[in-house]
Amino acid sequence: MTTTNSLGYEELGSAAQRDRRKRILDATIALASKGGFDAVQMRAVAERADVALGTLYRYFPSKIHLLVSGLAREFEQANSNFDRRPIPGDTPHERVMYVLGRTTRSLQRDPNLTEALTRAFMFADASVANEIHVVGMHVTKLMIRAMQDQESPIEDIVPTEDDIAIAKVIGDVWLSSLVQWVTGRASAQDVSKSMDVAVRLLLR
Amino acid sequence: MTTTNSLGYEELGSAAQRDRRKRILDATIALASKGGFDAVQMRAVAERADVALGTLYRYFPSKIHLLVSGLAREFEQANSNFDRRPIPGDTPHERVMYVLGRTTRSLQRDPNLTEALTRAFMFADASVANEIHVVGMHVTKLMIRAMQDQESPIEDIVPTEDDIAIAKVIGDVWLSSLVQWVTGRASAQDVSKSMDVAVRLLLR
DNA sequence: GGAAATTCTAGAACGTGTTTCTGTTTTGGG
DNA sequence: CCCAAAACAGAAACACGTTCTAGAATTTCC
Repeated sequence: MTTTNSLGYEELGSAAQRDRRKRILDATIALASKGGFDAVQMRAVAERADVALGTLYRYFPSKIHLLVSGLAREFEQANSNFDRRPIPGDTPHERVMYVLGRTTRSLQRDPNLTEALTRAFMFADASVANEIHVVGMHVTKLMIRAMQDQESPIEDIVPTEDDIAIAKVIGDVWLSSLVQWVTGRASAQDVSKSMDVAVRLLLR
Repeated sequence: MTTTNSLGYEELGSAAQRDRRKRILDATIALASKGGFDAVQMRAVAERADVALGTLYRYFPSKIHLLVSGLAREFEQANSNFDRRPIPGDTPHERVMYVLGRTTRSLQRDPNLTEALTRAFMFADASVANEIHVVGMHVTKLMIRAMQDQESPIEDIVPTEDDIAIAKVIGDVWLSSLVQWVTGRASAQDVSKSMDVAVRLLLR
């Protein structure tokens, strides 16, 4: 395995280390939210998190690892809501659009942060595979959950091959649209419309 | 308009300038093909193209502009074939898969080059809008062409709203898949499978 | 053909991601 | 408690994208 991992929350021994990790990610998110990808400068993150530059690199082997790890944490927090309540809507189409709409709006509320995280995600190479995989799983799971009947408990869900395939395609389109939005090549409306079209075509 | 354009082939006055531009793009493609995104270093491109660094930046205002312009040229060359012969296949599905299969295989034959061009494309921001648009048009047009009846001449084709939407969705999925492939997160087979699923779902 | 404007060259210089080095602090096992 | 190992701080140094400057070469225009 040639992947160079970020230090995960669980494999950090002491409380001081978990705290450092948290401070680093907090600083990352704060800087990203203020000025986007370019504002997340490693020296600035280190200073703000009150750690040395070398320490920052011990925890996250590159700026991309750092940002993608930040994305994973944000995504987890933001979507924990969907795990509790059933997703409103009578059809898979409606429910998927509901989830996409909510999440997209939430992302668009903090454009700088979204820009930073999305670009890091798209720029990540194989060495970031683990961190990327975490995020990808979140997305796919969320889509599949929205497609299922909301009455049955989560554990009982056995998605078909097609369900998974559809969920992945929707995820791909979503990501492409977001990239176009954060890079200023598409408007927020364009994103909604793209997603609507894709979901309409896929879930029928 | 805040976009900083690359100097296009047509708006270059003298033959010497067109030749410089060509040398620069040739050097870019050669370096990319040899070592991928990281190997396309501006100093190396300038040296290989036998121009000064400042001149390189006069022709292409950033590394991303340079690579996306290279992508546009490559795409144009590689796909001029499809404009001449009719695309084989009895159904839109078959024809689109034929085009995607051929193009994807051709990209996978030169992984370093594909990696360099794809990552540049994904990282491009609004200032590269013009160059990006050229590439996007190529893709969409190619998809639409594959979806149409191959008997009728190209000029007569009037794609429906839905055709365009579908073409764009396929383009998005294709791009996402390629990104996953160049970043080592998906195999060549995964790309084929993704595309097959997406096309099957969309063209039915 | 000559002057002015533009383009090009060569190279220094700057900013930020990344690496490396040295010395100090913290940690964990005996 | 002590010591070796690991982790950390602080700072210098390096790499590459990008910018800037001064002068040489080329083009444009009268």
